[in-house]
Formats: sequence, structure tokens, C-alpha cells
Amino acid sequence: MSELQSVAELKAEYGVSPAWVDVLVDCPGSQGVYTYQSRPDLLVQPGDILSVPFGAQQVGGIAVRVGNQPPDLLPEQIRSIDSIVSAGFFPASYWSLLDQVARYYQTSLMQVVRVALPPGLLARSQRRIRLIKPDASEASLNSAAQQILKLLKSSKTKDYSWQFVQRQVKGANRGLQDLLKLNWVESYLEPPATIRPQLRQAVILVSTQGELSDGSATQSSVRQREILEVLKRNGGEMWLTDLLQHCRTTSPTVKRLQEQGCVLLQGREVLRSEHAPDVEQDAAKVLTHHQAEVLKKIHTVTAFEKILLHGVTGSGKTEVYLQAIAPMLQRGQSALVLVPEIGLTPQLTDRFRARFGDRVCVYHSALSDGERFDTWRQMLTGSPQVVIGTRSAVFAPLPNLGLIVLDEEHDSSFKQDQPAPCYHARSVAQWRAELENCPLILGSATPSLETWLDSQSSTYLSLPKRILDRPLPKIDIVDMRKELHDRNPSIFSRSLQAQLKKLKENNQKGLLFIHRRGHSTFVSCRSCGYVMECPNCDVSLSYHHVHETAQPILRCHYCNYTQLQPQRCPSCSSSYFKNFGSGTQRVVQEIAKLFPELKTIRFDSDTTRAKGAHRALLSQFAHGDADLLVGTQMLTKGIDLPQVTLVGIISADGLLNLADFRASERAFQTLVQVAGRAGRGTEPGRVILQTYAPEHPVIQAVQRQQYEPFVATELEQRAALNYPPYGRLVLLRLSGLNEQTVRSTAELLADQLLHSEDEVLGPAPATIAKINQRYRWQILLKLTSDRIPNVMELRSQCPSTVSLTIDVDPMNLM
DNA sequence: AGCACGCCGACT
DNA sequence: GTCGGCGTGCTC
Repeated sequence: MSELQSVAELKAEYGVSPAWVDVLVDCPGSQGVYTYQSRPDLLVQPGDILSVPFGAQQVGGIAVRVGNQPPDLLPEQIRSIDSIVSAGFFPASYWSLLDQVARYYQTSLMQVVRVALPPGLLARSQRRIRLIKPDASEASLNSAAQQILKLLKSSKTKDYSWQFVQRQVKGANRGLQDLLKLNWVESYLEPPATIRPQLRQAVILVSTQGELSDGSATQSSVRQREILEVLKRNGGEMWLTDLLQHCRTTSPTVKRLQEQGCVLLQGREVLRSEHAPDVEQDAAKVLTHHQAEVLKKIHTVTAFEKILLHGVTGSGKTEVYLQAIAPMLQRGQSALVLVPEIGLTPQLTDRFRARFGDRVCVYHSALSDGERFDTWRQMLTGSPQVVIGTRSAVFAPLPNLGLIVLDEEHDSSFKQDQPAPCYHARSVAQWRAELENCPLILGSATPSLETWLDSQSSTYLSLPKRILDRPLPKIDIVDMRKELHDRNPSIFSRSLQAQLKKLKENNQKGLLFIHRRGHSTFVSCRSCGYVMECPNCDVSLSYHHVHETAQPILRCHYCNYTQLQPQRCPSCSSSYFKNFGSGTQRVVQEIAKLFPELKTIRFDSDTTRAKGAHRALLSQFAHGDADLLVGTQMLTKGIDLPQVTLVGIISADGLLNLADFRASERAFQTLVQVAGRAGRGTEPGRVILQTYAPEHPVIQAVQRQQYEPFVATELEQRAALNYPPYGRLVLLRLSGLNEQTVRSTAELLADQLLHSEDEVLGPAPATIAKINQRYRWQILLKLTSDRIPNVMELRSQCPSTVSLTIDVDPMNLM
């Protein structure tokens, strides 16, 4: 932002440090910029993160402007800055990036700032209540007060956040008033706890001869001499914890040594980073002819340029990234590598670590706050490094960025659709690359239509062959109607069964892919047809088998409502009340029945939820403990196992028939990606694709593994209907507790929009009309020009009980 | 988000 | 007539 001035400039202008600071305050309502008074002892610079008083609380904010013009406010209205939380980042180009994201996706700058910064950096104070009369009797109190008291007494710390109490106790406010009057509890504001670097005590050997402060030598004990000896053997410097463990002693002993002047205890900042398994160092691999060509071209690019790297599955894109980045680090520049989901790609991060060691850091939302904070600070240091991360890592504050890689560019998880800003990391990466003037590589075996159409204006690089000239797997289409007709009622076709039988004999491994969405795991009554539905959402509950022996549970995938599965149908009391369809669990059970000799691992969101479970399951599979991996979408990403020769797609049909204009594109991408897991080693791969619609154009295209003809026909259809990547879309999502209000608001907004030249589809209830008690309506805008209408203005017409989310370029139309 | 101010229903 | 519900608006 051009209006930002450096302190040096301001000082030159005014001769003193600036007196007033405009602060972008983190308040949920308006995007507020408020003027504060600087303090003489603080040197506030634009971009600094501040802590300021706001109403009754302390909130985080960002200094956007500093100056000496007195604001148009009464002096007594102006409050003073509390402190600088973090100073000295946000280079001008970074601000421009955040600003651009906010404008394009029609959200407030603050919301963009919140996704860009690690959580906690913009902390706010929290209202908490604490019990101060522990023996207080609950009698003679109203029910709310009784409940609060009981709640506080039950906790160890006798202390809860007010927000939590309000959720637990109805009418909590009333109860609190009484308790406060009695002086039995106190209410206090906890100031935001800024995340601090972690300190670890180091013990440094100073002298083996103890000396008291008066200069006289001391008689060191045997124990003390032992400790000093250990310290000496370890190079005179150890972590306190290690030393204590080694010598089986306690910290007072070491403290005494410090008093005697033998050692020095020193707190040192350590980085809390994910404990990466030690990986063996590896060197650059020999490239194929195609890889070498591609890399040669990439090396010539030094300024902004968008490069599409279109490489078939198993063509060695990762090796190209690695060798493109290596010289960058040599030159002192950093690189940013964006991947769809980090947990799914342990193999990719391992390969980067093997090549670049500790210059690689991983940044994603599953890190703890402390880890994220540390990684973030590590980036700001500017030392050349490689950051691998998910979509929010596109905001990684790396100075001197030399390259951005977006791998599996077609993947829809690069688009955020839940809280605003609904940004697409691919778009943001492009803006960032332009601002930093560095190349951007988009890699995929199945590029999105957006990127494909756009590739005419960018550099197109192709890896048409697998490495070592390995063939792409042969894909067999099996018509499941014919199987049924031939009296095979199994979910496995005869040819898949034949392949599974051979697996063990040949000492090979297989993957079974299940598309699980919506109806595949619901529970219904075979007698009356009653379906178990979520009481909060408009979806059926999914069936989960926790243990073989335990009673199954039913869970809502949207609001996480959970209940035990009833033994009998709640509607007609029939006992024929069973789960339906073929989830991963069902397939695993079937395999156990038909092929007891095959060991299977279930690989889905249930079994991979725990931290590191993904990596553990994969390595268990890779190291021979299992023959078959049964899973969902996750199988399509980042699995590169040479022993896998067989891929079975249980049913492709669920993918083909989704009510979304992108259904065909997604189905093609998913199927080609799953198929691509087969035959990556020396043995050729084989894919069995089961379907009830073998003549479907997507199935045909997948079988031939021809990307371009498929894309050409798909693009024609999109053009005919003016859908993306030709016409652009903006989706307005409305939701609220009252169905009528949501509906009438949607109608009101749609009416307003009819005056614009853009096509208005809807308003209509969303595909899932209710989630978590909130009714959902939506309006889809098909833009006739590149100009995005300013939908932000509509917000003012939206009652506060209805929330409105603006999704520019939506990917998920549900 | 939190807190103050302000307008309607069930009590002394 | 008042106490107290929570709906609406503001926070430099």
C-alpha cells in the first residue's frame, strides 16, 4: 500500500516519532480502523502487530498508518497503544497481496489477515470466571446460579471461560449476577497470552574448579565432580534435561554448581518443530530425457511466469521440483511448495527432507499453535529455505521468494469454502508470484480446465512418459450389470476376484478404491424404509463400526452428532434395521470373508484421524505387513509405492452422477489419479474399474487415459452453457436459524441482483438444506463480464440473524 | 466478542 | 409502578 510510510521517512518529515497510529482492529463487526495514541517509548511502524484497548477488552490489531496529523476526534476519545506484539514484517508487497485477496474475494482485510497470520498473534482478551468461596452452598440460589457453582466446583482449577459457562448453563448471565453480588465468584479479563518462543535451559561448563564469590575455593563433592565430568565429556555444553537424565540427579544440584561458578545456566530459544523422522540423505536422481528438457526450460525462467507442468502419473514431477529448487537455495532464495493436504503426502515431505535436510519446514493447520508460531518466525528470518504447506501456506512470509510450486493443481482442497475469505490458493499464488516477480509452477497429471484453458497464455511443459519408460497401467472396465446378470451378486467382479487371488501368489500389493459420499453408509429399515437422519442437518447419518464387538454408532458428517445405532427401527420396530451400501468397513469385511489370506488395512477418515496415523498406516503397508489398502479419496493423493500392481475401483458410478457441473471433470481426475497408483515399480500395473455405466464418456476417456480429447469435449460443454472456465460464478450463501427469514432475505437479495446485467440463478435452498440447525439458501450469479459486482453492498440489507457468505469462483456448489 | 442502553412482559 | 428479559449498536 502506497500510503504506508516508513518511520525513517516520518522522522525526516516531523523530526519526532509519530504521535497517532491508525490501527486495524480485530473486531468481528465492522472492518474498523481506529486511531490510537502512540507512546513515547514505543516506535510504532506500519505493519507492526499491536495490542490495544478496545471497549472493555484488549485486542490485537495492525498498525496501518502512522502520522502526526491530529485526527478528527476529541482528545479524550483517544486511547493509548498497549504494546507492540511483534514488529518488523509485512513488506509492502505482502500488504498488497492481502489487500488484493480481500478485494477480490469481497471480505474485510481483517479476515484475510486472520488466515495469513498464525493464530494467537492477533489475540483478544478473554472473560473468565473463578470460584473464590470454595465451600459455598448451593441452597437458596436460583437454578442458573446453582448450575454455575456446580460446574466451577467440578473443575480442578475452579475456573472457566465465560463463553464455556454460557454454553453449558441456560440463563447463565442471571446466575452470574447473583454469584457476583454474593462475592462467591469473580469475573476477570484474562489478557491475551502472546505466544512466546520456547526457552530451554542449557548448561555450559565454565570451570571444573568451584569458587565462591569471596574468591575462596570450595570442596566440590563427588557427585558434583561426576556431573562436571559428564558435562566435559559432552563438549562442555548440554541441555539441562539431558544432563539431569544422564547423571540421575535433580536441578537443585546443578543450581548449586551454578552458584559456585562451575557452570552457567542459560535459557535458549528452541524451535518447536514437528519431529521429522530421520530420513537418509539422498542426491539428485538422473533425469529422463523429458525431465531434463523440462528442467532446462524452468532454469531459464527468473521473472514471473506461469508454468503448467503436465506430467502423467509416475512421470517424476517431484524430482523436477527438487532440482528446480536446489539452485534457488544456492542463490540464497527460498521456495514455497503448496500441496493439497500435508497429512496425505508424508512421502513428498520425506523426499524434500532427504534432499534439503533442515532447510525444509512444513506449515499447515494441524501444527500446534506453538509450532506454527515458531515455523512462522523461522520463515521471517529470511534464510534460504523450502516451505511445504497446504493452502494457507500461500501466505507464508518468506522474504526473497524465488519460486512457487503448486502441486496437484487440480485439487479442490486448494479452495477454501467454509469461512471467508473463500480464496483459491492457485489464484493467490499467481498474484503472489506476480508481486514477487518469481515463477509459478502448476503441476498435475490432470490439470483443471481453468488452468488448461489458461495454459495458452502461459508456458506449457509436458512429461508424457513415466520414468524408466514404465507403461501406464492397463485399465479394464467391468460392466457390473453383466456380473449381476451372470449371477455374481458380490461387490467384487469375477475379474477383480481373479486378480485379488493372484496378489498373494505374486507377492504384490493392491489398492481398493471406494467412493464414499452421502448414501453409501446410511442406515435404513428394510421393512418400512425409514432412514436414520441427523436431527440438526438435512442428511442421513453414517454408520461407523468402532469395534467388532461394540454396538455400532451413527454419526453426522456435517455437525458430528453421534448416537448409538438403535436395535430396532424407531418407526416400525422392525429388527431388519441395518446399514446399507459399501463403505470401506463393508469392503474390508467382504475381503476377510472371501480372501482370508489377504491382510487389509482400512485407509479412510476414520482410521487416519489421529496425528501421524496416515504415515504409520502407509509404512505398515509398504513394509509388507499387509497386502491390500482399502480406502476413499485419500488413495488418490501422494501414494507412490512401487509394489502396488493392482488397483480396484469398486464402483465409479457414485462419482459420475453428482449434481454439479464439474462432476465429469472431478470423476475423470479422481479415476485417472487412482489408476495412476498402479505399476510404479518394475512390475506393470493393472486397474479393474467396476461400473454400471461402462459407456459413459468419462469412463471411456479414463480407459484410454487420454486427457486432451476429454478436456476438449468438456470445454465445449462449458462454453455452451457459459460455465467456468468461461463464464465466472459468484455464489451467495445465506444461512440462519429461522427458515422464513433466510428465505425472504434470499429473495430480497436476488431481487436486487436482477437489476444487474448478470444472470441470477435462484434463490434456492442449498443441496443440503439444513446443517447444524441452520437453514441454508443460495443464489448463484453467472457473470456476463469480467467485472465482479460489488456484492458487499448487499450485506447491509441482510438482517443480523442471517449470515451471508460470498464465494467468488466457488468450487463447491452444495 | 463484550458491554451499555433501551423498549416490552410478569411480578410487588 | 418496577424488575429484568434480551434486541440493537458501539467500541478510537
